[in-house]
Amino acid sequence: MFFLTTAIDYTNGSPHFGHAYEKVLADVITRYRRLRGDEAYFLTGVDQHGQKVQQTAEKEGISPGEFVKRTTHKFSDLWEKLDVKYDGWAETVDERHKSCVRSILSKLQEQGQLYKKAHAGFYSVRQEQFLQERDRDEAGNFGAEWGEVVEIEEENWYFKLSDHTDWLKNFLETTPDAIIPAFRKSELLNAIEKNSGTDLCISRPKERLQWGIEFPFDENYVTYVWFDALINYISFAGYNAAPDSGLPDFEKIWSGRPVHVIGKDILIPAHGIYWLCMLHAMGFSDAQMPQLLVHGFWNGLGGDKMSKSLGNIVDPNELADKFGVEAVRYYLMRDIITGRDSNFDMNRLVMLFNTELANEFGNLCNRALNMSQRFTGGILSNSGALQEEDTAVQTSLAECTAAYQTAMDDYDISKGLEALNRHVSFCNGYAERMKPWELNKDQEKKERVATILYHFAESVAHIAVLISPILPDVTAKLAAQLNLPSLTTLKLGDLHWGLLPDGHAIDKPKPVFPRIVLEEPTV
RNA sequence: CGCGGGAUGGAGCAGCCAGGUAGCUCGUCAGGCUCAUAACCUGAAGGUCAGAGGUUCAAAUCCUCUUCCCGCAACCA
Repeated sequence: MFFLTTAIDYTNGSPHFGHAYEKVLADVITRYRRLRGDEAYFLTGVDQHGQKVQQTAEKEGISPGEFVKRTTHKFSDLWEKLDVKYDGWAETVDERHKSCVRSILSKLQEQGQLYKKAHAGFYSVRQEQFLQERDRDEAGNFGAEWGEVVEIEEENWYFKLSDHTDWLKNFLETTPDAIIPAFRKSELLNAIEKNSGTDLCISRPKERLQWGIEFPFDENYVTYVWFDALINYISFAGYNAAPDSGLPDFEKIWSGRPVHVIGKDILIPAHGIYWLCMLHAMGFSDAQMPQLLVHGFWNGLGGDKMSKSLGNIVDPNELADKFGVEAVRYYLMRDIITGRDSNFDMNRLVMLFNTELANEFGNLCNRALNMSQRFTGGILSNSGALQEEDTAVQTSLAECTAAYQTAMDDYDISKGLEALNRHVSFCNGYAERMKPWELNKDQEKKERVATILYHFAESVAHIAVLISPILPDVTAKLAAQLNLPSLTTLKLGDLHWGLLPDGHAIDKPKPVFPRIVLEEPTV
């Protein structure tokens, strides 16, 4: 079973462009694995506890539970709009999750992995957090932004992280694909070096934070983010779950190495150090350790970080309304290399949709189906003799399909799409060379025309299937136009030359990708 | 010496790990075509691959040094 999760989003605000990217990426990968014929389970969700939620709810004069319910909807609504189809939905307020967290805490406590310790330091009352040395200004003081700063001593629960860092180092060094892309690993190993010897504070006293999961063996504390949010990856996979919980069978879901799709900001230390060590402490073997697929960020036009203060935030909701889900999904997958950063550019979104989808692929579909309608009455025939040019089309398709698979297996969606585009271009060139519209004027050459048209239709059918992880709706539309509904359920292994039977009747074409026309500014 | 990423024709990028005539998309220019969503096809111009040194028969690619840009505090993937 292929098990994929994403980071769960913090329900303090609205989803932004980066949230959308991560979920669409995860959705595309899952759909691709299913296309490959693998059984797959896709888990995503929201992180609902914590101080910020508690504060914002207070400010709005409602209970945290109420507040979280409202913001959670903003996320789930967006996923529905963007056609992100998940199998499991994680909400950290879920009782099943809480009891899983408590069972893990109890077990680790019994094993001596947790201990209570007092920590003395400078505490900002306004920000409700302990301050670090780096928070001091040049003069060595804590600035006015922290408000009243007091030196206090506080007891908290700690996890013996330091017991596991040697194992972690060794695990990372000996497991080549533990972190994707590879360059992130050296960064992580450096961080481990720096962090070694320190343990992890995992609690907050209730006087400061109520909105969390209470410790099973100490009612004065709730868990802090690590032993809450991170646990979702296993709690909603059915770890330690009651038989009637409605959660999946953990043994089945976590049978191999799951993939966690996360952003580069939460690799260090949360996932790369804390989470892997937590799993190790719980007794997970090296072979069960998740693979971390670390994606980059979308920056603004000039490469500046997207931020509220710069005002270059992009709302995925508005974008989908304006350009359509297809254009947004395509852009998100096409204009970034998985693992790297990219700059969001609305003109490129429009350009990529218009050129690659509308002009090249969409137009190929249209001209191909239209010629079939006009020249052969919509009836396909693949019984004619093949010429060198025809077999070249089949070879191109085979090569592009193979390249697509390799790229998609490596999570390189952009490269996979490029491979599909290559075949589309080849077909458009084939059309110019063969000129079926010329041949059709000659009654003697009817069979030749039919053979050429078959190569178009068959190519369209294959690409319709291959593009389904990225644009599932397009596959359905093209399957309908090709009058072959079974296309939507084909697996990669089912693909062979001859999906469309001899004598098959196809439907009339209808543009699948209407060009996006931006209103020109009047000069 | 804090850590990491990046610098490739006008723009955005690939190629670098496993050295061997510099590639893609957009844009520009010139042709062609009319089946098609004014879409498609062909050709051309444009880069001494940030700089310097080294290894090699051969370096965008490996090694060393230098310069510049971006992250590593907050909203936040």
